[in-house]
Amino acid sequence: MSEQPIDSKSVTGRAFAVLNAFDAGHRHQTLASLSRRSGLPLTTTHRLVNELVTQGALMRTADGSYEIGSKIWRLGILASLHSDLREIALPYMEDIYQLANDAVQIGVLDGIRCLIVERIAGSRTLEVVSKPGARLPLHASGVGKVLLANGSKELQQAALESMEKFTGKTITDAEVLKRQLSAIKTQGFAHSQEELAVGATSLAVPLFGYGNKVIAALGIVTPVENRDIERMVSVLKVSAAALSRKLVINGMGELSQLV
Amino acid sequence: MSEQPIDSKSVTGRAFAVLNAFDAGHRHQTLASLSRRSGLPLTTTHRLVNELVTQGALMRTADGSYEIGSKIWRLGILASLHSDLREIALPYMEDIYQLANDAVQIGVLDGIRCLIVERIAGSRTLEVVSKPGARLPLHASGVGKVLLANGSKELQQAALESMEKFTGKTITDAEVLKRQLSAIKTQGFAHSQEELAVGATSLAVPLFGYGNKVIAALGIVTPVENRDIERMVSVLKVSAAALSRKLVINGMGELSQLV
DNA sequence: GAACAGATTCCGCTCAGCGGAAGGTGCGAT
DNA sequence: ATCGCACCTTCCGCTGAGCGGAATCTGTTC
Repeated sequence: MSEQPIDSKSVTGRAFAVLNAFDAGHRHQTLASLSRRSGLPLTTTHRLVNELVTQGALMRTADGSYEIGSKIWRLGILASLHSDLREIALPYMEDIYQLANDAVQIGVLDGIRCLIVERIAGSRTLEVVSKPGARLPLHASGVGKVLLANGSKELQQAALESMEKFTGKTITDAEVLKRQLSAIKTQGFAHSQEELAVGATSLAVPLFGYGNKVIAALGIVTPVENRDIERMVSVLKVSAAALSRKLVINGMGELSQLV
Repeated sequence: MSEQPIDSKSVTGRAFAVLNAFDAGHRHQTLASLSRRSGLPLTTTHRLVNELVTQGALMRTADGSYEIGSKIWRLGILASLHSDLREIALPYMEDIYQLANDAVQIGVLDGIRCLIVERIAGSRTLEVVSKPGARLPLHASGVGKVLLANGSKELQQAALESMEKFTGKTITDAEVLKRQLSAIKTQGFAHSQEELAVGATSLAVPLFGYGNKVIAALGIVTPVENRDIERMVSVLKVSAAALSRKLVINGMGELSQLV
């Protein structure tokens, strides 16, 4: 509930304004709701929605509301984010999961958020947050901090200006975070303790592409009671090294610029 | 490589004509290639592609070519096809996988194809075909036959008219297939033996929604050397019954009409 | 350095898209 | 039944966004 580009100058812009009205909390919407959330006049929304339905981009459900259609889904899984990264990374993530039995996740930079690209979780691993597609704040998650620490000056600037508070432990002091970030960069891993959600702490390390550029972050999320952090960091680092090599070999050295 | 609606009358139609130029075999494309495959003039394609890039629907890679962007991916995973079905079905699929150690898949009807919605596969389970998003022919796959056998007269008509031959064992005689279909409907499971790919045989059973309407198919793909078919059919049927119940409870009784 | 294929910029014409107005539908309160 | 409200749908005349041919630029191949 924050960014709304309001680009709606071109038709495609408007069409995507409608599509953007969908998010994890609004997967089913009425025409009127789409109109409101996209900021477009009702009539315009109506026309666009109909067109999107005939394209298969949207689907009308039995109760008359709309949801994302299979066409979009099918196109989406063609994104290398999904098919390539998933294909390559899943085995490594499985290995970590076997050892840690905690949720394992991979995130990439997406604007000033960390986009969760893939996740493994057991039946027991709570976590409503951070499903694939979730966009975590950079300053309050393990994976986010890794990306932030290795990000550009501008990115850090932008991120430091908007540090939302999620729990009592969320860091909102820019100076404190800055110090953490440089530590993360030198030590090679990030640690977040109940900064995003109470009861969840996370560890994360960077994944490297061509020229040792950080292209993604690999992390685990565990219940607070943190066990052997040292050991898990080692496991993550070893996996990350192997995975990074594999990613470069498979020509995925460039994932970063999703801006 | 067959259907291309060629609707390009409206702007959205044209925009999707561009997007539709992407498929599993064409995940990276140049501007010219997109123009050719979409049937749109180069200049038009150029303008549309640029707009799609600013929307995040497409992404320009380092080498200048285009691929599906993260926006589309993020929207796609909001489709209930993915998030709901996956969430509910995966545990059941895992159970089957534990028992059979073969690839497990779920497919729904999509036009005259069977759209693979979710799949579990071990590291050893070959299978390049039938990743999520793949669209299998109805007459030559286990899941496809289940959907076809329980489909409408019109669907069967359409499917029987276009029976492509994939292997020496692919059924191309409409009468033979018709007889199989009625057997599948009464026995409650379908069997496909190397009809789509040599070395792969599959078993599949229907998943039921509201009013015992067939909304999807659950199946396994195993190496030819088929073991205890009877036993696996039982396992599939039991899982399918439990899963069907769960799907109805969670309000997913209506997945079918993707036309 | 000629020939080619792809990418990009320019620009005047025109029709697709726009959205206000009006009418239809279904529900809950009075 | 009657009203009010919120949602959905159809109609239609105005206009500027979209169109695409032509020209130009870039990089690669022979």
